[in-house]
Amino acid sequence: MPRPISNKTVADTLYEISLILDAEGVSFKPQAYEEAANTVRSLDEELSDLYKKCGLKCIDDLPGIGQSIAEKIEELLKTGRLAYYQKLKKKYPLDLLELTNIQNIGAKTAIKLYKKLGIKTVADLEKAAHAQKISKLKGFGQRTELDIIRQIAFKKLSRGRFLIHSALPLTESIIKELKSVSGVTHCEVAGSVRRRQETIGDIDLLITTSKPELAIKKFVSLPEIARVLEKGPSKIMVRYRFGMNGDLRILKPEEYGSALQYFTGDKEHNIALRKIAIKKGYKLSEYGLFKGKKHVAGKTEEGIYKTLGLDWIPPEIRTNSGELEAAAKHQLPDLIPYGSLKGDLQVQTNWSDGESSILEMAKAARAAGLSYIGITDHTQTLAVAHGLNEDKLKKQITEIDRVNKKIEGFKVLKSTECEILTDGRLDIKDEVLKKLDLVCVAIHGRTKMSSEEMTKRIIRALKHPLVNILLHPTGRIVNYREAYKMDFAQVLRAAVEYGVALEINSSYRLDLKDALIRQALEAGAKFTISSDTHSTGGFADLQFGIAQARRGWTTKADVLNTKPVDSFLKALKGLKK
DNA sequence: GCCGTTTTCGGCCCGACTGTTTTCAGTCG
Repeated sequence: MPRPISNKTVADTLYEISLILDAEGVSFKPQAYEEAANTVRSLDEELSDLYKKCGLKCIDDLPGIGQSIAEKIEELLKTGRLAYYQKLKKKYPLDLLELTNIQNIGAKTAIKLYKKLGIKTVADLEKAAHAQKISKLKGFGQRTELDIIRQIAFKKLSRGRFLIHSALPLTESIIKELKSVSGVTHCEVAGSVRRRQETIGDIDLLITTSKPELAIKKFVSLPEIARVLEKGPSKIMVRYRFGMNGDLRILKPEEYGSALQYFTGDKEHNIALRKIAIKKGYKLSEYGLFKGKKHVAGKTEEGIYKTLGLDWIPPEIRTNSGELEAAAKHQLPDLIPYGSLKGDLQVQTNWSDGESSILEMAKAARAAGLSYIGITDHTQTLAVAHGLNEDKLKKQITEIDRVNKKIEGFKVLKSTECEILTDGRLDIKDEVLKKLDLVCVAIHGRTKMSSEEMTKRIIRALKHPLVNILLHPTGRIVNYREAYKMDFAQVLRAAVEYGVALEINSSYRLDLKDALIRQALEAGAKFTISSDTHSTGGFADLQFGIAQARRGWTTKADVLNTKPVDSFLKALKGLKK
């Protein structure tokens, strides 16, 4: 017996119908469906119970629900589906409920954005807004685009946690301001920002200063701060404009290290570390490491770990999952340093859904400190992204040759984000793929297959002799979408066997996630870290991919694009043997 | 599509506001 359809499902369905009808310019029906949805939403009794009790008549008797809608509800309750609704959804396969939940986005706007830009979800919307695609549409402007970005940020706030992508730049600008205040000797962020977690709850700032009143005055007057929630002599709590909360703690210099350690966490790591301290006859707290009453360490984090017989542990891997044991044995991995990437292997241009030309992206990459990029425009199956067919890809190859002659000390590699079809074949012919410097593959469509089908699909693509990198391997999107159902261990074995590197995607996907990176590492996989940028500003995101790699215990040697272009290509091709 | 009866079809809220336009469309309340 399937679970009975909930009132919420019925109400959502009716409401979505009203949105679609409204967008289609139908008169009066939308209000009727909306009214019916509201009635259902506010019912105390479950419709399925009501229906069992007295059938269609009781539903028809509800205010705002007449014969037609009552019959639709009956169909839903009986079969779990509604043909009328599904017909509409086929025409408009976008998440209208989610999209119209954003301020100033109504059904008409949502459907217009779907028709023009293929936007189906808030994630798509955000991506398009950041890529400045919306302001280019007729009837939309820059204000609207910025407002969309702001509104989406607010939505994320309501979920409680923000992406590191927005939290870190905010944190860094505040630290910069505070460091410029007279008397400040240290200023650093602790907590999940320092550990570079995917999502951030609040921003914990620590400072030491000889003039606390000046630092406090500066802090509470920062434009980023919306409201001061609490203000004492050593701790200030605020709400930032983007909705995140944060603390500023003013510390004594001799406690700075122990406070930094304590507030950085994570909790499991701290508990385990305190147990080690107890075992060795110490007591560890945010105020220092004590032997009896004697303060033996606490000015620096290094001093605390060292006194306990441990190497200093990078914040990203403080999770109590083997790092303390490794630190005791002096066997911590030498994590890939920030800023150590020489190339970016996923870059979209205006040949598909990116916003800038190949040359503009190359110049921006060079300015960001890189010496090569791979151009990975989408391929033909991804029509919404204006994917390239064989002819266009060949033309792009010629264009890249031209760009390479124009730009010195930099290399643009010919590549592709080639779509993996449902059965695992690629949607570009081998004869064209062969002309590329490297071939990246990815999945965008038909993501909801069974685990068996998906595993088979990906492995078939990995087996293709020309394939070098699997992009965003699991399809997950932070805070938004789970990974596809698949047998990751099998995919991993195939990647290693067929010599395909796995991408660590630096965008809001952060795909692979840390645990899978570590699993892949143990299986002998190699990685590339890429930005997946669609605009010239996107190369800054690479730091988040590095953070992700670090949380997965990855070293420089594990990440192929830490190498200069020639040895990168050699190493990548070398995986095939 | 619902409602309310004037029992079988006509009425259903609409103006403020905003961003984009240059006279309007869409959202919100």
